[in-house]
Amino acid sequence: MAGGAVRAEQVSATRESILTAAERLFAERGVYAVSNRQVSEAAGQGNNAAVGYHFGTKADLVRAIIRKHQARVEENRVRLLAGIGDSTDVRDWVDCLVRPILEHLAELGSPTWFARFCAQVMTDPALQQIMVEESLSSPSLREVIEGFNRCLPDLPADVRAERGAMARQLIVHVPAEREQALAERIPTPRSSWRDAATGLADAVVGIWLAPVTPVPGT
Amino acid sequence: MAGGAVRAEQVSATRESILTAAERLFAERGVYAVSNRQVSEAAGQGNNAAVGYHFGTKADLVRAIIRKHQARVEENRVRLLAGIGDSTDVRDWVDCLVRPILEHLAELGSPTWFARFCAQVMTDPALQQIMVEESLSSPSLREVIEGFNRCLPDLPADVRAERGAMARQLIVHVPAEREQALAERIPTPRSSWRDAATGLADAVVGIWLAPVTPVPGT
DNA sequence: GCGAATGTAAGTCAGGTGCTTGACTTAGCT
DNA sequence: AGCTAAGTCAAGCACCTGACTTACATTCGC
Repeated sequence: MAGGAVRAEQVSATRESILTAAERLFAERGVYAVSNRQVSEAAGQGNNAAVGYHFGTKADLVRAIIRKHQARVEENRVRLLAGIGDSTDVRDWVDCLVRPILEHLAELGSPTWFARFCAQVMTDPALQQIMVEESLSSPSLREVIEGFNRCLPDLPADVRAERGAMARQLIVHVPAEREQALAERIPTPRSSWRDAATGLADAVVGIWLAPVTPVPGT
Repeated sequence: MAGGAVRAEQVSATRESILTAAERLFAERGVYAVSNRQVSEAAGQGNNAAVGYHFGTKADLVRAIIRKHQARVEENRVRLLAGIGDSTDVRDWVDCLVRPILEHLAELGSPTWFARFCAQVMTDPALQQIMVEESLSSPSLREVIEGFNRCLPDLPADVRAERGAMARQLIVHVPAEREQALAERIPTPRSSWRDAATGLADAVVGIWLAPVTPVPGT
């Protein structure tokens, strides 16, 4: 089984260097403020068409970056999910939502760029769709969503959807803000990703359990 | 006092049409995905340099769009602020944070683009600073922040900062998501901006009042 | 009224973009 | 050993961008 090992190794390394460079540049300067050329150069590829060759369009590159991280996040989530069984404590399910991601950021070492990258992709009208597709492809994530539904049977479906969206917004943008603060050497409220996860989970639980103010006509 | 009235009128109309076109295009396609040329053309200005002539760089244009709306939001907030006096109910202060903005979106009629525009500006590493500057220039906003501090004296300063940031994220991105859903004719959890404000305020209050999980070493 | 001033229109320009093309290099097969 | 296939590289393409220049139309101070 020595078929093409060296070659495949090189290709893989080139792809990896492009992904890493792109993730960094996108996070720091904005996805659309960085050209494929700049990505290729930053990745040490003299070829200005390296991105196009290996990935295609910028959207495809973005998708590849997401997938690269998703596997690790998925692992973390599956592990956590196994530990809580069929708990009916909202906190357990929130942890399954929050911790896998922040754990992953912690594992990446320092500095990281993935959180800022995700925040931008989620906010861009053209790229958002990609992120949503890739996220919903995770079976464990669907499982967590069902867990919430079981935990909060009394919450009206509309409010459940509304608060789910809010939780998602926080989970995307709060880590991004912390990551940016770390990059700029600005003090952060929490000293580690682990503690930040605790603070974020506190807030998300607060959202889910907040009283629902009735509105006229419902 | 008829000095330059007609001329000034024209200039004002041109500026306004550029601002409106830019806000719309930026919201729909992304700030950096739209060139100044496209903005000029969409504004009905044959001159491809109209944006540069009237505003300067793209960052200056973004700032002008923000300022155009800020005055109305400020009015709403001042009015609301006058009604609550020195209340110690967190809900009152959250309303002062949330309602002025969503009221403004309601006043704009339908469709709107401002919420999506703001979400993008806040997420872009280069433009974020502009938004922060313009926002903090509002005296009433500072007043609201002080109100929170008075309401929640027992909350550790770190947690207060953390949750303030979270509230900000929600206030920016939740309206943007609703606006997008409206634009795409997707059903929304709430039938009006007013009700959406209630739902958002519920969640933000939930964040502020959530129990703080102690972490080791603090 | 009339010239100066000013906003608009239109065209030009250098630089940068994504994409394509073709030559070069190298691994792996026969 | 030589051939094939695939990754890399360099150059060129048409297009678009922001910035600049020039010509035109309208308004306002005199």
